[in-house]
Amino acid sequence: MKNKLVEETINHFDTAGFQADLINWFYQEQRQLPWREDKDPYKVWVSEIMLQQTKVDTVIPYFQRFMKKFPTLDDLAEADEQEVLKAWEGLGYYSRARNLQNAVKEVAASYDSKVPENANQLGALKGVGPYTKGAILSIAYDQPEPAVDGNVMRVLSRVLSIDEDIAKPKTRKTFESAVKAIISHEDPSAFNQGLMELGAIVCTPTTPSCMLCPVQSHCRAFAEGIQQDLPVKTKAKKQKQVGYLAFLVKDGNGNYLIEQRPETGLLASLWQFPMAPLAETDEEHAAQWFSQVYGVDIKIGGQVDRIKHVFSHLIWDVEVIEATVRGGVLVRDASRFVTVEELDQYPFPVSHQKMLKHVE
DNA sequence: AACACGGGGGA
DNA sequence: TCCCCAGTGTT
Repeated sequence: MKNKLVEETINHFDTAGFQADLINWFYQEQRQLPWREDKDPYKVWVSEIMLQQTKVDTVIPYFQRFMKKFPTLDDLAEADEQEVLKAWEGLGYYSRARNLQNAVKEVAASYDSKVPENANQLGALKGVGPYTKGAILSIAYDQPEPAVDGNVMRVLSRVLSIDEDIAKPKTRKTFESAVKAIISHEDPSAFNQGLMELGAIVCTPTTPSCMLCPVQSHCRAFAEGIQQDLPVKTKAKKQKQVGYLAFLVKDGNGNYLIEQRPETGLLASLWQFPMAPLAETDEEHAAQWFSQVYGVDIKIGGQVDRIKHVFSHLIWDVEVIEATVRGGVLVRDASRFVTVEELDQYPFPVSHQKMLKHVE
């Protein structure tokens, strides 16, 4: 254990009692979830990626569809990227899907399609950071490795009364040291999952259910009555707002113009209706802007919607307008006219799915 | 260390 | 509104 403060903290802690109470509770009260039916490392992996920054209830249907479509690691490795993104559509953080497939290809090519049990090999895979590495090693392979996520930091900040700012990157290392010091070597899988399950069900961010908590007798924050004040977390700065015009452009055959976003950055490789940043143009010059960028002359119909879409770091304020093609030739790369029926073959971000209701 | 990167749900 | 969430990659 490298962390001196953690050493002090753990010194008088009833580790064996805590382990027993946590693990027994987990086996008694754990939710039956699709990815808990077995310990297939591939399924554990996919579920852990999906669960990053995403609630269990949201993930369940995605996980089930994903496993039906890509039952094995090799199925995913051989799949078309657009199909993978389509399966991820609406889940957000789309680089997770792209990194996962990249990593799975690597496992197929270099490790005979078997998820590495070696920590360094596993951690070198795209999208497998410290958390996911520890989760796979402990849950699928029963190795006593820490898997520190937001739940674990919240639970242990209270149980051990640690007031480091969990918004700071280096704080995660403190909690990794803590977990290394108290993790069960007999059942690291149930220990780690128990911490996370406790954080999800009992030791919640606001108004934790301390009266129902299986480790209440071990909890220093509860003893001091400060469970509401932990964890300490500085707040993020608020999002920047950006305005856009979105074009629902229909040609003479009733086909709509869509385009693919760049393969890096926000919503990478997803599809959308054409958009003009209001920093570059306005409603009056929209047709002119459009002609210049797409080569297509359009007649603007009118505004049919206004969509406010909130991301973690910015806000889109989108005016949706209808238009019809008058002439010209489409010159924009990665853009095309498609039939209404074809639209649902393409992965769209939720912001643009909201515009689909104006398409006939 | 700071920032980019989605989306949904709860208080 | 604001905050939260089974985080990782890039700079």
